Amino acid sequence: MKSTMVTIRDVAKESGFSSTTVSIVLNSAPLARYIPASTKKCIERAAKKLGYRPNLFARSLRSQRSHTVGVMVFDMTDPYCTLVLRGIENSLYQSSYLPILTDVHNERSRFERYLEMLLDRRVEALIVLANWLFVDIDVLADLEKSSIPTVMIGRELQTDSISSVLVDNELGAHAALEHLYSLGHRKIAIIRGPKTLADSAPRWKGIRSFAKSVELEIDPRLVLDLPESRDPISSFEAGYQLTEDLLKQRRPFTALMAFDDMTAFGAIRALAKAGLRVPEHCSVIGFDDVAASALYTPSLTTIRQPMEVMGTIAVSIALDGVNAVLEKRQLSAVHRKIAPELAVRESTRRLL
Amino acid sequence: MKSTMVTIRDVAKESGFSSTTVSIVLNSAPLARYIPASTKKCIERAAKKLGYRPNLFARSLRSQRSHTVGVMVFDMTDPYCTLVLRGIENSLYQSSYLPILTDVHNERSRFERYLEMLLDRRVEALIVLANWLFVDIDVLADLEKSSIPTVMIGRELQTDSISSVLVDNELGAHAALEHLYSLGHRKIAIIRGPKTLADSAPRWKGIRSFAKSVELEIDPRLVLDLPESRDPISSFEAGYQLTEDLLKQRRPFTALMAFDDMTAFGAIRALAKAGLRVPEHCSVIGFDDVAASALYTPSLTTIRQPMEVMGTIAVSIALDGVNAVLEKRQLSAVHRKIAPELAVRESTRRLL
DNA sequence: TCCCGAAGTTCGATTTAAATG
DNA sequence: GCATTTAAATCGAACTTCGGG
Repeated sequence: MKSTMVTIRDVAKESGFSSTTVSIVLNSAPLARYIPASTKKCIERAAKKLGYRPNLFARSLRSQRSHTVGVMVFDMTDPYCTLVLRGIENSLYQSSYLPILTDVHNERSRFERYLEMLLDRRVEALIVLANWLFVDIDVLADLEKSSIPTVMIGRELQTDSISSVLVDNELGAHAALEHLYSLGHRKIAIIRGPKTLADSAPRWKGIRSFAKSVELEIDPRLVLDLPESRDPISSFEAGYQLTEDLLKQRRPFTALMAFDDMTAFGAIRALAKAGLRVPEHCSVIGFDDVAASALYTPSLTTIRQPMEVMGTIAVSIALDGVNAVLEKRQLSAVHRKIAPELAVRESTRRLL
Repeated sequence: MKSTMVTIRDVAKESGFSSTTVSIVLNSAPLARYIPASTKKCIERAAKKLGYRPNLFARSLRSQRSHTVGVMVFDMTDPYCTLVLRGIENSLYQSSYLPILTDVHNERSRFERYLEMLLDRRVEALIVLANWLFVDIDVLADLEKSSIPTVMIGRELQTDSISSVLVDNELGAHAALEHLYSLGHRKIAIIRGPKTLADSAPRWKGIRSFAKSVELEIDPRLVLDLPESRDPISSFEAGYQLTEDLLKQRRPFTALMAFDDMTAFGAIRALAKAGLRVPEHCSVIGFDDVAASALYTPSLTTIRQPMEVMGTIAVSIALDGVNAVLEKRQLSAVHRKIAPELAVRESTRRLL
């Protein structure tokens, strides 16, 4: 039945050497340089013949290493996650680490339980994708006491024990408004993010900073805020609703800047329902560049977050942290802010 | 430094009992019923005081259990994955299992390497999401020799050692065509799936079966095939391209049935470019109901795969398999075919 | 005999210390 | 001292066995 249970002792018996020697050879440990090539070859042949695979539980028990990284996502259904996860997965693969994926569903209890489970499994690092985050900050403080290298994507903590990878929201929003402005738009409606979402404030700052630089007046009656909601898809519905409200006001606008792509999709839907075509009657710009944006009709002009790259960077910071711990080096948190880029597509056009 | 290394012996010392007793009490093993409540309380208090957490490596080494399930996805960026993964994650969470997520990128070498890594970690079951699968079947035969409970989602193997969860493609395609027909459409263009994709044939069968039942004639010149491609997003571009070709033919059609939602998005784009509005000038129906379908303008009428449910079912089959192994019961593979449902939205309308 | 708890073994690999020639 | 090999201890929990009351 369990013919697949070849231990190091079996290899030892087969090769005629002790398990110590086998271990040294197969791991090419430092001592292996004293061992003659003939012995090595013999042991390797025996191992291959028996199909020996080391038991990782035993190895981990000794070494206290799991070669595993915990990945926590706050809401898996957020399309923002997909590419970030791809980036994480790919980088971990290069380093022979495996990810344990957990989805917090934006629930405090789940966060706590999962954190415990991951720590119990001795994950060597933790990557937290705080994409659509509506839990109290103090929950995140739990992360600090975890004492393993931790990287947050999409959110920065005050503490200097947790690294972060962020998109430069201010820069992105600045570029988005600049794009609309350069196309001749002056009456621009803006749908801002929920106040409690960390991204909202810097994006608004970027908007005001650009507006100021060209003395563009932002009509406060054309500025609306998304409500809070735990569901990332909800910004679609809210975008739809707010745009309808906007249209009811009958204050003219020729372009709309949405908080994110979901919101933009909602806005386009509302405009279409009112008989307004995008971009002919109104230009619309989003933020994020989720996969659907390129597939939309019209395809969505947006600010692209380099999500896959962000995942890659997070892994690299995390594994640096792991190495630092192994070498007992002190390593302080790293904070990277990544520049987004404007992706011009069909949903925006020059004002005629 | 490593104050977080409380062993069962520490608890034994603190409580004044032996590690045996501590183990029995904390695991409420059968023998625990002989142990007086006072002893239990004392031990539990000591454990809590020291913040004892059992070392899972040691436990796994003894029990040969990992409480881990391997999840292999063939292409993570396929929007089809998201909800299935959510379903898997959620069910595993209920059972205190943790998923290790691997993304094969449709590459044979990755598949093999990941399979090895997962088996090395003694995952107790394997769930394979064969969503957009273009590797040789014989690669999948590797799964059989793995000898752990395995469930495939989206593809059925001839073997009876691997369970499967499938959507009823034939039923779905049947319902899709029926929907268009009932709206009065008779000239219906059809974009079929790539020939090597397992879903393609049954969907086509469902189409013909409905057509036959109402004596609807399918014009072969309005039937096109998606090309093969490893990239799931490519069906968007192919859908676009094929629809353009279709329009160039100048053979009239009033409705289009796409292989999947991505293809439908591509088709809508092509129609829009030709000045044809959906659904006013042409109805379009997709298949899958990926998240973006509800957000599209117009929202897409499609055949909904109950993806989250499919993930849940896969987990339940997998864990049944795990229990069977534990109890040394023999358990043969389970094959579930799930009925999809028609989701009527804005992209189809009655022919006037 | 029944209840309770301790001592010792096991899981499989790594590592230290030590033994050969 | 050097090259080569190995016995024995270790990691932490769980289970088997056994002895005392």
